[in-house]
Amino acid sequence: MSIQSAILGILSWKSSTGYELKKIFEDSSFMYWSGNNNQIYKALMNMEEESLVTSEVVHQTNSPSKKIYSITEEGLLELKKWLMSSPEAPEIKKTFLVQLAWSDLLSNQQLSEMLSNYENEIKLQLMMQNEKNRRALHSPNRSARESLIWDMISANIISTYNNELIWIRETRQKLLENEVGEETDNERPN
Amino acid sequence: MSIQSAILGILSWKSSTGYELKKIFEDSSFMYWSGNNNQIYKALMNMEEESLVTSEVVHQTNSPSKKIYSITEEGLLELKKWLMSSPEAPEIKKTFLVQLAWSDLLSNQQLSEMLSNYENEIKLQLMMQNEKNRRALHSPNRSARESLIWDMISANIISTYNNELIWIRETRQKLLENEVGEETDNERPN
DNA sequence: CGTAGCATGTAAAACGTTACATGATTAA
DNA sequence: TTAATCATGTAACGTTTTACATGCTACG
Repeated sequence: MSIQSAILGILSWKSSTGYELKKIFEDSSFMYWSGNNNQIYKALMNMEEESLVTSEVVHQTNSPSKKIYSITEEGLLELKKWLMSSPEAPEIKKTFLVQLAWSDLLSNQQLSEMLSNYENEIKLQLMMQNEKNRRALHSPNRSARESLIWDMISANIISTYNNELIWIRETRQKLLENEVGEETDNERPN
Repeated sequence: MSIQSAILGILSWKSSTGYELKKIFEDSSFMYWSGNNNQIYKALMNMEEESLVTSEVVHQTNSPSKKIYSITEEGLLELKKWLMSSPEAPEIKKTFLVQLAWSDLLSNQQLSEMLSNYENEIKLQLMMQNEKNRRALHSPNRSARESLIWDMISANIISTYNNELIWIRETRQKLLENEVGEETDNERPN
């Protein structure tokens, strides 16, 4: 899936400039593109050539001119087509699991530190997500169904981090129990 | 983080050829690189130049010659350094959430279909993960601690998909309740 | 007087995937 | 005889990130 579908989605909701789209991508937790100029401006140009969007230049006195992009009938059709295409499984990259895989090379203390660092990182992410949700943009003319949908998207992200937090706590607990077992072994005479 | 650290990790465990590494990446659920030739062979060559690994060519009669790579002292040091670097938050891309975001454009029936398709996809992923875990490679000379670590890595992946499954069921339920509410509204005289 | 915001775009580098190329052996 | 496994490598292409380039306004 490309950034084009996401842009069509945003434009279906509200006509925007490239600059505005960029900020939306930066602020969104689930529209995962970094929102760099290169991707957005190029995508908009391509989509204009394909007649999925149209643009209108607006001259301003106190700021540089801007190009407001709007979705076309054709673009809306393309968006709906994509919405009904078969959903993909999430793509998840947890670098921490790769680190953990070889962490038997570390001492108990180093491992313990590593785990608590990850727990703190996840806690931080959770807080940031909660903050983002509170200040999230609310779409105009929202139906009850659309509100529900957006609430469930937020709930998904929060529950993902919560699940990770539960897991890391469990992992720390189990590794601690294991350590205690080892000490007992050492104290026991052979 | 690059594929190099993951390769160092595998080599710390067991000397391998590029071909073997490729298969390990393909089979692993948490070492998320696709395991294509280009990445692996190039990384190995770079790492040999940096003296992180050494290679030994072994000629075989019934198969083509192979290059067995081993980790060096320097490589092991580099690996340990990486293990103790601060852990990153997971990188999660859920295309489905982007689709869901604009799905108010769909009819109740289409939306419902979309949700159940996603539920099936996640169920499939869960089954595949369980299958992978059953046939997973078990490392030689494993300490109790290392076994525990690997068990927790598997548990992480399973719980991630399970969490997604719980969420999609909840979401379907809530959207269904919402539909019922709407029908009642329609039946009610204005 | 420097920094941040508004606003659009391009260039270069890094990273990733797919496909190409070769060639022997083995199992269906 | 066709496909799969073993085994290493390169070329072409596609995507993503980072940096460059411009220039005005507003705020501290």
